[in-house]
Amino acid sequence: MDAFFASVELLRYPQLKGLPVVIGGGRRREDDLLERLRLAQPEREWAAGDLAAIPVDFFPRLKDYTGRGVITTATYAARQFGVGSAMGLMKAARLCPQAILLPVDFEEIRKYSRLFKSTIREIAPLMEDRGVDEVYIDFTEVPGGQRSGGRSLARLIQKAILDATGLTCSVGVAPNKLIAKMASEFNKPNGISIVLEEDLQSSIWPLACRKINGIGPKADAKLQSLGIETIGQLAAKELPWLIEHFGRKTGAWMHEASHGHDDRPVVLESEPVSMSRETTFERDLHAVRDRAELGAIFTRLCEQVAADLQRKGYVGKTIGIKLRYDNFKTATRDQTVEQFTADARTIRQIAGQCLKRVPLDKRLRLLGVRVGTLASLDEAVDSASNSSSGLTNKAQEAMDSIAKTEQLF
DNA sequence: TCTGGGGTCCTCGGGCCC
DNA sequence: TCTGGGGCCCGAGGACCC
Repeated sequence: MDAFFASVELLRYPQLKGLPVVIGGGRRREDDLLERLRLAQPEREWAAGDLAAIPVDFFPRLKDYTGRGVITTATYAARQFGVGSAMGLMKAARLCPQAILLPVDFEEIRKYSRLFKSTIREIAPLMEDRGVDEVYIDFTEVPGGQRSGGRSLARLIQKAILDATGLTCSVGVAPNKLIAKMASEFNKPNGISIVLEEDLQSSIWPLACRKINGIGPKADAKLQSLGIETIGQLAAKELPWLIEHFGRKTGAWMHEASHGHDDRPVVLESEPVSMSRETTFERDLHAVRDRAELGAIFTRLCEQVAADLQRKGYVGKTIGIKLRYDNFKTATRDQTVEQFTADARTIRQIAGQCLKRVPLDKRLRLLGVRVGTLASLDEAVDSASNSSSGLTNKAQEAMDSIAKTEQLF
């Protein structure tokens, strides 16, 4: 689903349809927009549901934005000016100063994302979640899934999503996930593309290598330096040559991918590996001069990760920090401890020790806290109640962690 | 000039053990 | 006893994705 964020915003602000709009950047919320509106036009009663009535002229413009941040997504009208995802806002402001800038409302996005996925699951239960606006679906066992090469089912799903959410989406139908992902890009927005195995040479080989999900800017630059621009050129290379230049694993994978081979199954459920919270500061901070401010942010990040773990029912035992200096270099440190935990104070204490192992002479722009090596609390407790020999280690650690949490709150 | 936040996975090097 | 190598784990960094 392309431009999911922009699409959700356009549902709430239909008056912005067709205009250049970028989403991202600031920390402002919708309430602030209404607050400004109440100040500017006190004669009218502005309520939370009045978003569609806000005059276009009132929306903040990119050129008036001061601060750091990147674009999460942009409407097609804005993309015509060359702005797009991951671009810095300052640069975007030069390309399209008149674009309207809206903040991201993650609550709203999550709401639509859940609706989008539950709608699909009702039709095709074998669905893999690939983030807020993307899924893989296994059509093979769905009744009617093979009719007209999958097009009927794709249409049905598109219509169900439109009815449930008001959003459009693009669908790619193909023999595997790799090709399906590429096919979904062929007809954006709101299209359906069907790519069969025999279409590989005509549809896939002319594309740039970068279109392969997994070949990013670095790998693409290296391929180009070796004279390889298209997937077809990549496919023409011998396996040993690819392994020589990209290593055993990546080389072999590139070889398979360029020939359209991909045997990854659709994965219905997966356990998280880590959870983290990070924040980029409004201005760069110094470890000594801004010690109090940094300390408060650090504590808050630890509390947020702990709350995330507890809410989702996980404990972890690898605690780490991440920081990014003003020169954009990143450093990480982590430490694995004996006991599983989801306790904010424990996380803060171990993360604090990690912080001591990293140079703090330069100014910082970002600080993050991560907890990895996760175990599900349910599992730990279940295995404890099923165990004849009393609590397992993992369960005992988890129970200790809960007890600590209860003391805290 | 500027570059978010939340993830996963891979690679590489070092330490340890056999 | 010395040396080499393989397997494994951990930590750090980086590529990539949405």
